[in-house]
Amino acid sequence: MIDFKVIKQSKKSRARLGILKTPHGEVETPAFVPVATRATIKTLTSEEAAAAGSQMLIANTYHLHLWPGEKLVKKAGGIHKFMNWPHPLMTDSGGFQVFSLGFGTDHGIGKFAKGRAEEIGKSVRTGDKPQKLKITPHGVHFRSIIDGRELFIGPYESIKIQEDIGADIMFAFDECTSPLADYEYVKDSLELTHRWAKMSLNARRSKQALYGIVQGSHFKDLREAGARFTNSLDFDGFGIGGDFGDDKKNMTKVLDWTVPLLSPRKPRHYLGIGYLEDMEPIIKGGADTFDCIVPTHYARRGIAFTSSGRLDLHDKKFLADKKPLDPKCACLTCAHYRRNYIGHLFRAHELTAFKLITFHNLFYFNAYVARIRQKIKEGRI
RNA sequence: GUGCCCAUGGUGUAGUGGUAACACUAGAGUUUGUGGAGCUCUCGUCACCGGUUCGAAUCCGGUUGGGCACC
Repeated sequence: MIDFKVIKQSKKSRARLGILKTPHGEVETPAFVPVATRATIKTLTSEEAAAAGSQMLIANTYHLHLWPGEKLVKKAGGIHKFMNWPHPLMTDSGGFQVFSLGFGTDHGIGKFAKGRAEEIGKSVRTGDKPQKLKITPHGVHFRSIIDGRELFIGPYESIKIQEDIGADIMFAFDECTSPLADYEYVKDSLELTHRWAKMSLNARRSKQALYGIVQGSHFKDLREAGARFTNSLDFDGFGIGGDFGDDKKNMTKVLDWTVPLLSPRKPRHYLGIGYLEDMEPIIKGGADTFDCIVPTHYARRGIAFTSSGRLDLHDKKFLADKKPLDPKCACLTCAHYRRNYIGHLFRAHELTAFKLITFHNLFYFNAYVARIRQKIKEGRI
């Protein structure tokens, strides 16, 4: 189980400092949670992920179920031993894959739409079905992204898989909606997510913590209904998930609508959010932890985040640049390597480039949140 | 020297009379709980000169540059 203590509540916003105790150590919140989908921060060892300042990681139920399979992880002694990460861990439930492998793939879209459904000419309405998976009241029939075989994951299956994986914190199985979904679809989906929330709680047999997920897209009354319902159940914390329609402002609005309706004693995790510029707003909105693929994913695309903005290592100009990625950064990459070398490695598709940039980005993101914690401590936000 | 063959974007190829295609690379975007992926865009006076034709990368002649064979 987990224990969450708020050690300082800001008077200027909903930001707060906390300590999240888990069987594998404590997390100082607010905290960034790097994404370790298949039980690894891609390109880094677990020791390196920790050296980059990571306190807690999030792995993925759907992906570990496919490969290598939860039974293998269980036999290995659980995910902590399996990946040699003796620190706190979460597992996402697979609910996001209901969207990303469903309407997300069909429409080539993520959690943010670039326009209204009518403008884009694509929409998700009641009765619409995604092409590659089937959603039923009991769960979702997926296809494996590895070999195409069919598999079924519902709340019961998700919790059983997550129990075998053995992270400290699990998430309830939910449906993450599309930003192109209309009110009626989201309303129906919310009922499904709530049904699955209860089933997830009933399925749990272990002592692992379980977070319920608040959905409702960009519709205020549905978000409020989602928050009230999720808060009424015996979850150990909350995930706030879903899409934000076509307006990025909804990212903070969703927190404004939901956080006041959630128990202040329980931790709140904002799912899948975390550009640097998003961090302070969502922390002010009341997020205690949040995960995002950005620092690791972008590193593999050659993007380094620095105090002077994003660097694109594709750019030839860096081949003649002897500065570190960020002269103000205290990470090992910046202490020992320069842009010219990293640029060369990246352009030559050398694996070491991914590692150096990933380490830097992770360190930078973690340090960025640490500074926000300091601001809260000093009463500045 | 003679004969034959070849000459299309950065690279490799397609296209044998009717608005130059494909792959990779490169450059510009996009990327928020999967993806070293994907998607969008950009990069060619078809070696040069002339001719035939309503119209030529495509046919003809020449030039230049390659390759092969023979003396």
